[in-house]
Amino acid sequence: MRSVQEPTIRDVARAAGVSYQTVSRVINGNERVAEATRRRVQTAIGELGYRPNRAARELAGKAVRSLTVLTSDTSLYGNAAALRGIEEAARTAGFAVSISVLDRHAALDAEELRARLVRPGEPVIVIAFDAAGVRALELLPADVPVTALVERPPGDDPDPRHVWLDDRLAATRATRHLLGLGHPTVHCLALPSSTAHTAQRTEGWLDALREAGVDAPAPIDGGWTPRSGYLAARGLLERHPDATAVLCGNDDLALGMLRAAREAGRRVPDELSVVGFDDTPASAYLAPALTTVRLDFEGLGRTGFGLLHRLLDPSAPGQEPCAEPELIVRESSGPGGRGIG
Amino acid sequence: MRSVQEPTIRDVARAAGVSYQTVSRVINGNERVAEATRRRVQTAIGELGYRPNRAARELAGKAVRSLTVLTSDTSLYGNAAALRGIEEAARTAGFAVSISVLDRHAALDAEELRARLVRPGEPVIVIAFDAAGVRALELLPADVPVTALVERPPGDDPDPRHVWLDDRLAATRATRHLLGLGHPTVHCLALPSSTAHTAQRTEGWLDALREAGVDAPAPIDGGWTPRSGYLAARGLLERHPDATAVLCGNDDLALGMLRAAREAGRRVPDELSVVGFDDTPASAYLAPALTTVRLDFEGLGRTGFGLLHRLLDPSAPGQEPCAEPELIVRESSGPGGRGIG
DNA sequence: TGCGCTGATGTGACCGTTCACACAAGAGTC
DNA sequence: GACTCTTGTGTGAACGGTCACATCAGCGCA
Repeated sequence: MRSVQEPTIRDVARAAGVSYQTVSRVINGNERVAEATRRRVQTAIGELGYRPNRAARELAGKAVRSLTVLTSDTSLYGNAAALRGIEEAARTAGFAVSISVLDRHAALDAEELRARLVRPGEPVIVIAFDAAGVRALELLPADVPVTALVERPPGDDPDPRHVWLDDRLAATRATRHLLGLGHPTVHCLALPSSTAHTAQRTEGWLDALREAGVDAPAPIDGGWTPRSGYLAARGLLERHPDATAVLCGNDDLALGMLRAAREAGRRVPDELSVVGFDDTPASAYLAPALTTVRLDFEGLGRTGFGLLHRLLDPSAPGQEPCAEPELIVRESSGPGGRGIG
Repeated sequence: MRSVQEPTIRDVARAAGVSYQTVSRVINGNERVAEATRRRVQTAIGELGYRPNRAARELAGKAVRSLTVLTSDTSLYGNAAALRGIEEAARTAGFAVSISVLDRHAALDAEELRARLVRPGEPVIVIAFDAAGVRALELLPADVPVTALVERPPGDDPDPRHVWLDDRLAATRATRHLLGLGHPTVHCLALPSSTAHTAQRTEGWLDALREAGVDAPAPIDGGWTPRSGYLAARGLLERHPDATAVLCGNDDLALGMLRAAREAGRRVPDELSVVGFDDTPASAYLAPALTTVRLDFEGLGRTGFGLLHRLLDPSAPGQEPCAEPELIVRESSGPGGRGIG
């Protein structure tokens, strides 16, 4: 089919005057090859431009270095950044990365997953920040090597194949920041939870309110996009005209919140403080620039890959840990309520 | 290696009481199989949960349905949307999608590309909106089946393996819109060009100015991000304090422009009109909401895949065409100069 | 009745690699 | 000098499919 035939291990062997098995040994870094022979083979490889055939290698039972990422939407900032981290770490380790996108709306079933989304024997990393990812994770057969990027799992004995950022702590810090500015309470515009439990960011918000002995208003359900944030924010402002501070599930929701506030004539941060999550590249340039919590999604992606790598090969090197959540105070949060005002 | 052995074609054959070749025929939809036999085989396949082994299939010379997407940064809106379009179309057609990310800063060489980024025989789609993508496209060996998502190529005889959106026309329309509002001229905050030529969006802007008989100010070079847009915009406003309208290479640059304008005390749109490109999900919620040109990146991705598919298999179905660029007028553009003011 | 034709099915070789094993040559030991 | 032991290298058989070809039954037709 290809006009120029790729050279095979036997072509190399012939060129180097050795057997094909010796070439295989050189390729795989086997010790038991004389230095002179090894050099001869490597020269032949270089001259012929030989590349090992993945399919043949895989068929012959060699663990093949590839993985599939399962994710719902590559254009969300967190997902895209995590994907970048995975891809980078994987490529460094010589893994090829495939990607399968989960439809957030269609109900996924195990058959579909097995038949079309993951290949037999292929290891998988699931970006499971949302319900679609979590569902895929549940449906994955037990014998598939898998790690997952998740919200912090509830319970004391979390799955060792999961990695997460400390969203709960991040939310607590952001909420403390707002309470510290003098706001009597903080409202919450929440992301959809990925599980049946309350989302971690919402839990962290509750933690801080409880800690301060403040009654928690009911959190408002948002989606993932600026549009859904905007719609939810309008509802929030209508029901709580007295709100002075809102913690939003991500920067996109916060953007929608900012707009809704503007339309309602609520000046940010003078009358209303808004805080987001993720520190997207846009957030520093919004009007007003968004106070947010920077989360190391790229690092999380690298960590997720590292965990999978060690699952497949226990001698694989460890990964640097992710950065801690970091509150970035900008213009959208300011003194409120019983504060300096 | 896997704890549970996957069933093979021979297991299915045994279960159905036929030869392995008959099973192969059923899998590949060969006509010459008796209806009763076919059904028996399909039942066996279902019961055993048989899936064809990709590696074996590929090794035996069957064209294997997979492709690699080469792109520089999955978190840019255009790239992410195009990737989504490719993935969707590819999955519908039964193709697996791999992804290799090009480092925008490191100089790519042909060896690296061949050795690590694309697999032997694997077809490729390059998202070549930027220089890194275009360079990868140039370095790709001639025998690799490839299509590319590019800026409109200059010249009368464009490469038939390329697809593009009409960025030039889009820019012309956006510029006409601004001129029509009465602005004496329109400045341009340009994306980095992907080639040695002037970027298509810049050309389209020049077209409209020429058409209106207006002198074109020198375009200002921006990058791809809000930050780079902000920095370039500060320079622009300093050098041209009289500017009343700016066309920005994408919505992210426009966001940076909006911020720079605010800091310089230039009210948008009263004193300065700003127009972007792409219609990102955020653009409708910015302050002010951004006038922009909606571009069908997802459709372009689908088209790029369709072209590749037909390259591999001329009988593959055609694709629906992409949507035309559409100007979305929002709040950031308004009357200027000799207009109603 | 014997012929060729056609549709349905089976057999053998091969794709490019790895693995398990066999084997040859030289070094060290007694 | 016969013995193990080590080191380097070669041979045969998988791996799970596809392809080309062989076979075989049933049919129409002269």
